[in-house]
Formats: sequence, structure tokens, C-alpha cells
Amino acid sequence: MQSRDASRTAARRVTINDLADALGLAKGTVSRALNGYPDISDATRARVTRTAERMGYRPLAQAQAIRTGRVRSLGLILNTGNADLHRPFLTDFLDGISRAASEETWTLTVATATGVEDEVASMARLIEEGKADGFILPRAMWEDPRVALCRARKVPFILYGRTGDADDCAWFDISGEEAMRKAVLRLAQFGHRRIGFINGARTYTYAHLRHDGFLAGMDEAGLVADPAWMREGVLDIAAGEAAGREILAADVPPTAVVCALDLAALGLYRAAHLIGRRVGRDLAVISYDGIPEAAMAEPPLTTFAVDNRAAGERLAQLLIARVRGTEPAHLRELAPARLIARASDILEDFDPDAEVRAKTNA
Amino acid sequence: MQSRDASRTAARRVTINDLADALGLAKGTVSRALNGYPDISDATRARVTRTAERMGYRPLAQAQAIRTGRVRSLGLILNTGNADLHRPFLTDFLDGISRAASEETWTLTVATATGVEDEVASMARLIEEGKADGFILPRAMWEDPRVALCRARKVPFILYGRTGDADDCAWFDISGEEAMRKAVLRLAQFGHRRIGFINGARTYTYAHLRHDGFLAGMDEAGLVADPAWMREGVLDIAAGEAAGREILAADVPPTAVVCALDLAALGLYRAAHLIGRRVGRDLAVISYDGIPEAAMAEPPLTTFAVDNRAAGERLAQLLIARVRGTEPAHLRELAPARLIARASDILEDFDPDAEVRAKTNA
DNA sequence: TTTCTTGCCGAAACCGGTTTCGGACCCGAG
DNA sequence: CTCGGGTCCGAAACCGGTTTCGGCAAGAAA
Repeated sequence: MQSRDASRTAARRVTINDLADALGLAKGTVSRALNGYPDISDATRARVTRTAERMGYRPLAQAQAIRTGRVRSLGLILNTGNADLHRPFLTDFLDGISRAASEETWTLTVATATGVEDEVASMARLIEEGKADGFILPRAMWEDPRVALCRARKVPFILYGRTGDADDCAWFDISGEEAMRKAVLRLAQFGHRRIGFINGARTYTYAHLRHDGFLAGMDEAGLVADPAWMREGVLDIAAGEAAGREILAADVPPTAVVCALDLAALGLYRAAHLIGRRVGRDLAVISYDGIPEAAMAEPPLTTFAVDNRAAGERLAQLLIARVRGTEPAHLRELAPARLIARASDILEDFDPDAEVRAKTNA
Repeated sequence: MQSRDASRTAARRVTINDLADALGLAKGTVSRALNGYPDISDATRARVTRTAERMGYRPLAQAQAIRTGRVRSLGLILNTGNADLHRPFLTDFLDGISRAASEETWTLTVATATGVEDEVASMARLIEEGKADGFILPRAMWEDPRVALCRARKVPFILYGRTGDADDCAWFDISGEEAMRKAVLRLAQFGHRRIGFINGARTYTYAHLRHDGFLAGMDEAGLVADPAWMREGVLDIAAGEAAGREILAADVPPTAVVCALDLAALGLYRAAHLIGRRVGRDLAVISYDGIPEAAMAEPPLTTFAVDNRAAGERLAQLLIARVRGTEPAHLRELAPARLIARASDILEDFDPDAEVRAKTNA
């Protein structure tokens, strides 16, 4: 009996007409009852919803969309050229988005692109075919062409990160600047006075923010940021190694380095290893991102972890609200990164005073 | 409520009615011209397509879908519980699918799930709301409930991998059995006679196939597979380490091990390290998957690499063909894995004869 | 010339929903 | 008893496409 039922319902789905017929109501009435219109009596509404449930009625998303203009789908373009996306970041992020979307019976439409212009083209296609109601824009850039496109087409969007001109932007971000500030203060508290900084690329907004955070921390600790210990534009391990070698080769090298990305820190590990300095003994490192490799590194890397699943969830929720009409100004959230204290930032035999003496002698 | 609605303020799009008006034709005629119906003159068709192009007309996907029953979207459910998906596998895979889909102006709808029953539920929802025309089912299982669902609902699907009862299944797979066979023959050629095997979990079809491939290779090389050197159900590094310790602790341990997954091999590295055996000197290892960590391992791991981007592309193409009506029997493809010979399988001072002597003496 | 094709297009139904509009019915006030 | 005002629902338009059906005109066959 079950199998016969299954095959019969598989052939034809339950439409709103079937429901209306079964209830003896007009299909418009059924629709209004289901969508919470106030001109339907409570008794009728209850009867409709109950029967709909019993008959297994599911409105066809695209049929609704044609009238409402909304497919209940979030658009996400993954930039293949972006090294970040190769990390587990992606699974968590997708899971968060998808989970929050499901909660509202929305879905996630994914496309990939190589390079920014390709990304914009993919978005344009999704918009033109009406396949997405809005977009999640990860890795916000300082000047973001994706934002320009959304503005021009008047398509809702939400940034993961912030952007230069964010007047009409909804966004969600992790406070990288706060993390960098805390990293500096933590190192200063351990007695470090010569603290370096390896930053990401300034095309992304986060690099500006983390830079500011680093400086704020230095300022607050009464320390001076020395350009000889600072590098930027570092996005992968190789670049991190190169930057690390430069910094560690300074006349007076830093005793601690803050990294804006875990990958940069992992590169710094290599650089230190090459010149015989040991992270966790001769050199303190605090980083940011919380990638799994950081825990596997030797010594395990102290880092500010980002919960990308939670971020994805929140982004999806905010974007749905945006599509439904909430003003962008009300859709801005900043969440903290969480410090995972491991072994890379505490030097076993570090003597601040020795550092002071060394500095004085020099 | 509507005036605040962000998506309603979007610029008005060019509809087929606008096109028909501009051309002085009936909208049905325009539709048929655009969709290649034979009862439209070439002259008219040319005029229509040209004007459509000029006016920037893009048919609204969901409006077409309501009549045709197809949204031109591929469904993909990512199982978060599956460790495989945490690897870069995912980015490449998504990129391949999305690329092939774009080629046909299809899109990719992604959902996530934890556990198999959740996965099936997510699929059901997408089907009921008509958000996907068919599904790509990665990591085919020997008995696959996702296949059961698709069969019951008569929804097209394609397997990445094979399944037990594949009568009406379209599938694409990499020949893991062939790779395992070649791995054994390669090791045998290097002089190994005691070859072990660490397999994945039998819930997945690939484990059956790779097991068969291993045995075929052993048979072909005139060698005997010893259960003492074989383990299965290994899906991550920890399990690989455990299996490796057991195998290497055998009375007569193997001189070489074939692994069905790189993660298992990486675990085996650890096990060998713990008991003082060194991969690449005392122990030969060949594996399968081609994850980036394999290249970073010490020594670099010889492995059969899978091109997941290409697989994604092909899967998308085959699924689209399936949705369009091609018989499943014509949609089955087997592609080879590519051997990446590195340093883990060639022992610097390996002496097969010494092995023979040792065996004889024992 | 008549009739039968054939090519080509218009008109309208249709898909499964949403939304607008108007009217029947009931109730209380005048 | 009548009239005004809510409540609640039916009917129909509408969304943007696809597909069916039928008819007109031109050319071919009789």
C-alpha cells in the first residue's frame, strides 16, 4: 500500500488546486489562508493548514516566484583563485549558510568563478535568470566591484567583511582589528617590546582593519611599531616565509610577531627554522584564522579562531532579512574572534629584562 | 510591506511580451522561435534572436520551469559528517560542476546535511519544492538510500562512484580497482613479496572495488594476500595509524603497503615512525586520492591522484543529459586515476633477496 | 479552376501559484 | 425595517513563460 501510494504521488504532485478541491474552497482562498492574510477566519485557516499537511502539499517554489519575484534562494559565488577557499573554511561556511537557509525554507545557489570580473559575470547571470534573490559576498574588498553590480541592479546583498564605502551595505564581520589589538597586548603582557606584524593584502578590507588593530594595540601598550618588523600582502605560506626571513634578518629582530593570517604564521615558522630560531622558545607568534593546520604545527600555533559556520548562518539570516525589506543600516554585526591559546606565544625562557639590556647595549 | 521590499524595487526586466510587442509578433511565436520549433521561418527566427539579443532579453528561469517542469538546476547535498569533504576536494569538485553547468546555463543548488537520513530529507525538500531537476550523489554507497529516494520519486540522478544494484543508474567513477592493481604490480616489480593493504569502509562501494583491485594485482603478480597485513574501515589518519601499528606488529610484517586513501597512508607514516621504521627506506607505501598533504609528507607520498574538477564537470554533463532524457545505460563512464610517483614507494636499499632469505629462515 | 498540402503564424489555453476586487452575509445602530 | 459597516470568501486577473490548435495564404496536384 505504501509503495503504491508512493508511486502514485510521485507521478503527480499535490497542487494548490487539488487542495482547494478537497476543501471545497477557491484556490485564492487557500493561498491567502496559507500565507497569513488577515481576511481569512481562524477556523478556515486551521482547516486549510491541517489538510495541506495531511495531503503533503508543498508549494512549488518557482510558481510562487513568478508572481512574488522571489525564488527564496541565496546566491554565493566562490572565487576559485582565492586560496582561502581551499581550506576547510568552505565546508563550515557552506554548512552554516545552508543550515540557516533551510530554517526559512530557502536554498543556496552556488557558482564558481576565476577572478573578479568572472565573478561579477556569474552574478549577473544569476540575477538575469532570477535564480537568486540576493548575494553573500565573502572576502569584502576595499573597492568591491560586486557591490557596484548589486547597487546598479538593485539586488540585495550582504558582505562578509566591510568595505570602503559601506553606506547602503549590510554586513557581518569578525573583528579582526580587536583580535590584533588583543594579540599585541597579550604579547606585551608577556614582556615583549619588539613586536612585528605580517599582514594580508590591502585589496581586502580586513588588512586595513587588522593593521589599525595592531597599531592600536601597540599604542595602548606604549610600544612603537617599527616598519622593519612589518610586512604586508602576505596571503600564503611561501609569502609568509619570505616576509619572515626579511623581518628576522633585521638588525634588531623582533622577539614576537603578530600574523594576520595563519598561513603567514606557518611561513614564518619555516623562516625561523631556517635561521635557527625556534618558535615558542626564541620567537613568539600569535596569528589569526584558526585553520586546522595551526593545531598540527610544531609548536601548536596560538591563534584567534573564526567560527565560519556561525558566520555563514548569520550571513544567511541577515541576507534573508534584507531581501524581505529590512534596511541595511539595521543589518550590521560585528562578532569577536576567539583566542585559542596554544604554545607558540609563550617563550619558555624568555627574559624581558635581557631584551631591555640588549636594546640598551645596542 | 511591498514598498520596503528590497527585491521589488529592482529594475524592470525585459519580458517576452516586451519582445513580442517590439517585433509585432505573438508571444507564442517568439517563444517557439527562441526554442527552435520547426514551424518558424528562418527569417523570423533570425529577426527574433537578433532583437532578443539587442534588447538583452533573458528568459526567467522559474517562469519557464513552471510549464516545462525543469528549473535547470543540479542538486548537490554535502554531508558535513563526511571527512572527505573537508579536503580541497570540495573546491575543485564544486568548480567542475559549476563550470559544466554554466556551459548549459544551468545552476548548482547546494544543501548540507549531517548523516545520511538528514541527507535524504534535504533531497526530498529540494524535490518537493522543485528546486532541483536531478542530483549528483557523491561517495556512492553499496546500499544507497539516496538512490532509493530518487527511484521512488522518479528523480534523475548520477552517482559519483558505483553502487550495489546499479541497473537503472547513471554513474561516473574513477577506477580505484585499476589503481590498486597497478599499485601492487608496481611494488611487486620493485621486488616486494609481502604487500599489505589498508582499505576504506565497506559501506562505500569504492572499498569493495579497491579490495578487488588489490587482490587482482596480487594474483597477477603471483603473490598471496595475507589477512595479517590487511585492514579495512580506515577513513582518517587516526584509524590509519591504528591499522598501521597492527600490521607492522605482525610476526612477519610486510615490506610494502597499499593504502586505499591518502589519509590512511598518513596514519601509516605515524605508525611506522613510532616503531622506528621509515617509509621510503624500510617500508614502501603507495596510496590513493592525491590530497595536497600527500605532497608535503616526509617522504612525499606516491599516490594515485583523482582529478575532482574533471569529475565534477563530467558528472554535471552526464546528469544534464540524464534530465534531458538519455537512458542511464548510456551514461556510465570510468576514468583512470593518475599515478604521481614520489618517494614513498622506492626503498633506497631494498634487497628482495634478503627478504626471501629472511622468509626462508623463518 | 478546384482541391489538397504545406509553411507559417496568431490566439488561447495552460502551468501553479499570488493578489485584487467585489459581493454575500451577518450584526448592530438608527 | 432599513441602512452602514465588518467579516469572510469566490471569482478573476495576473505573473512570464510554453505548448496546442486552428486558420490563412501560397503553391502543388488533379
